[in-house]
Amino acid sequence: MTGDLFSPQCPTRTLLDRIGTKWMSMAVKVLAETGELRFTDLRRRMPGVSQKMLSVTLQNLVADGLAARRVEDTVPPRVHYRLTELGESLEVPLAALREWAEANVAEIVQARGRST
Amino acid sequence: MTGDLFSPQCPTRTLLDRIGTKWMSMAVKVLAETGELRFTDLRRRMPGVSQKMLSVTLQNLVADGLAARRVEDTVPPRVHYRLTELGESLEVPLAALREWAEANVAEIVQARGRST
DNA sequence: TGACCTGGTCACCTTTGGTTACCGAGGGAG
DNA sequence: CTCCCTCGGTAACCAAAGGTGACCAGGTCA
Repeated sequence: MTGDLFSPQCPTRTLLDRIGTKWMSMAVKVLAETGELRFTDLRRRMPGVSQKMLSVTLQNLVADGLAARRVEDTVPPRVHYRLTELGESLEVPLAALREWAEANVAEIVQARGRST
Repeated sequence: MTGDLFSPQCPTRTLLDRIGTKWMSMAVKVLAETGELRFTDLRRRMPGVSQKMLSVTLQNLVADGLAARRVEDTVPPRVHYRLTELGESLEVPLAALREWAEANVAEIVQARGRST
């Protein structure tokens, strides 16, 4: 039922809201490109993200079943993240959106310039 | 240059942030489905949106060159919005993302349930 | 002893999203 | 003539999300 998409209660809508989150798509991209990564490495590859926002983002990914968390029981503990199959399947439409953005960003920046 | 995507200044990133905005994708969908719509009709088709958020969203769409605004000089004035070609091209990857969400929402809701 | 490392969390502040009230000019009901 | 309705939008205000810096545990290395 596509019509439900318009209901505020529609879970698809809440899902899209979460995917649209600032760091979500970036984390998915990085994980899709690199496979399994540790928290700190992940952070290094996502310039501008704070520890808190990265951990919140990762918690959301894990809660949604898009990523898996694995703790190595060393001291200090090392925490690894990787995409699940579901997460990898999300990367496909997400990549399409990124490609669209890269292809059209020039035109849009131009449009913004005109409107200011 | 894809590498730039990781720079906080990367315009593609700011573009994706804006596309990810709560009402943006919904407005694009509605406009893509219906063609030209007036402000109030648009609002009726987007349950939950407030006047302010709709007008902000539309201003952004217009500023980015994704939608066009046409004012009919009656009293009260009627304002029509429609997607530009650019906006219609965005609908393609956006629809793909929606389809992914609809296809996988059940699995994700389930995952959320497990983690609570 | 004490500085360091990792993956967080906590308290706090700032920016955004969202709600409600209101406007302005003409038309129609009374 | 008066009063309220229409329509698209703005202004003032409040709640929620995003973001920052400090701090923690607890074993290791000097």
